[in-house]
Amino acid sequence: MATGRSHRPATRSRGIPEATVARLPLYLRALTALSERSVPTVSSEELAAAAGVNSAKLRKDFSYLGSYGTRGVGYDVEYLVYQISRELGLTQDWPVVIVGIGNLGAALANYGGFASRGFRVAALLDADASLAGRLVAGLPVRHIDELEAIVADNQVSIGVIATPAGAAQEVTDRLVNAGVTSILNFAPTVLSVPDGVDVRKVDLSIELQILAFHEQRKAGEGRQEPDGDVPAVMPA
Amino acid sequence: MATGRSHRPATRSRGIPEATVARLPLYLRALTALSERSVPTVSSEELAAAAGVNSAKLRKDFSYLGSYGTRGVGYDVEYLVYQISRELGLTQDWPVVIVGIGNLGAALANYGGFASRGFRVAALLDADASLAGRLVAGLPVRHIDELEAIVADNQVSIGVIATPAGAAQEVTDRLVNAGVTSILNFAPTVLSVPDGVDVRKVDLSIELQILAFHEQRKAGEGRQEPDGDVPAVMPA
DNA sequence: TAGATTGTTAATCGATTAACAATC
DNA sequence: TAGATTGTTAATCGATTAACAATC
Repeated sequence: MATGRSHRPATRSRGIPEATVARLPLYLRALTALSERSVPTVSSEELAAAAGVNSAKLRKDFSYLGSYGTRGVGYDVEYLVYQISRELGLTQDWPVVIVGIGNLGAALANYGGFASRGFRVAALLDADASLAGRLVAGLPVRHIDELEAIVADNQVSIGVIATPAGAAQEVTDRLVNAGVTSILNFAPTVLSVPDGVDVRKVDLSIELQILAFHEQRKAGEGRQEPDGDVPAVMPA
Repeated sequence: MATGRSHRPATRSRGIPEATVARLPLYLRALTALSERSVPTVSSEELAAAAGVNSAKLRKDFSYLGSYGTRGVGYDVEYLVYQISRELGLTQDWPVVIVGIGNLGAALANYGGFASRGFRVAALLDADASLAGRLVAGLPVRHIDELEAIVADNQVSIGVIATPAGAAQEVTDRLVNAGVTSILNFAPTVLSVPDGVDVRKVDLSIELQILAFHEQRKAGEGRQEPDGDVPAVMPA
């Protein structure tokens, strides 16, 4: 993962496991690449390799969506692209607002994966009034005071938070009050939201720390465990 | 989590589960905040609330590290900060290189969580020669041709890839050849790496797609399931 | 038909959680 | 001692995977 979430129960009504949902975008990306190369069909083995997963897992994942393959043949690429897109809700338009237009917000605004695949950046918002009007990724930055009106006018249900940590909770509260029910949080804070609001968190330093853990273990391979050490700080 | 990974077995030598490792940075962040407020001790209940997890899970997680709490009292904040930092390998210095200094690379370079917590940006690299020498976050951008020398001279073991998708695999190969054994990948591609190299992936559009899935389910709550529909595209 | 590949079963494994004995 | 809270057990739940019958 990337990392934190706060959801309803792990499986939903028709019962697609959360772990499967998280992999559907991977499959979709691999399928889109095949589609662009005009590959008509693909086997679970090939597609799994392209997506970087085990083929049994892929077939199990697809079995939650329905029986979209043909035994002895494989999967029709275009058909599967459509089915997965529909399952993920990407056949409809999702207006999003990005709050906090620093380097990260600008990177997100420019990110190609946003504009394609059903997501439309409805507005870029920042608390810095001197940024207002500046064009980022072809869109004018607007002042945070316009948040409520923009969310209402564009029926925005997804907000992306790229503000400093200190501003994230207040921005969240305003987004939620204005009607946003899904939040992608890049600020390094735990957000509190009411029931029914989904938060996903992307945390750069957490990913790095997880790598450091494994890196340390590699370096220590076969060496003496440094764990019996007298701690540098003792409990009170 | 963010999302993809490619690891050795889920638990390691002394057997800390991967899910626990992924939460240690969350605990560390909450503890650091308490430390800054000079809070001396904290109970599992309080700390769990601050980190956004279940307190039983937190106690179980800590039990893998050792018995660092005091029954009836709680955990000594400073002591626990030290133990978790040590477990994560943050008591040593980790030089990292960031490759691809667009908006995202610049955001990463400026990210406070990098500089603190044991990580040190050894260099910023970009393929665009016209960027060379420009200061980003106080560091000069250097040309990608210097990659091998920089990795060797600084004993860099962690690389961060913020290039376009098309460049990511080649950059990965060069990093790995130069000696890097952990990669944090922001490019939307599956990277192939030899055994012994860890890759973690952060994928903005995947996170958004997962949100869209849940958002769609919310919108459809109590409505007719649209699944029996005649598909718009039929299999070949 | 023979070969290929799906969809599903069942075993296994890892993660979560409530509950509570241990103990400060 | 009485109250509080940890550390651990055991039950449960969800995810992964190999294997193979079904079937194109």
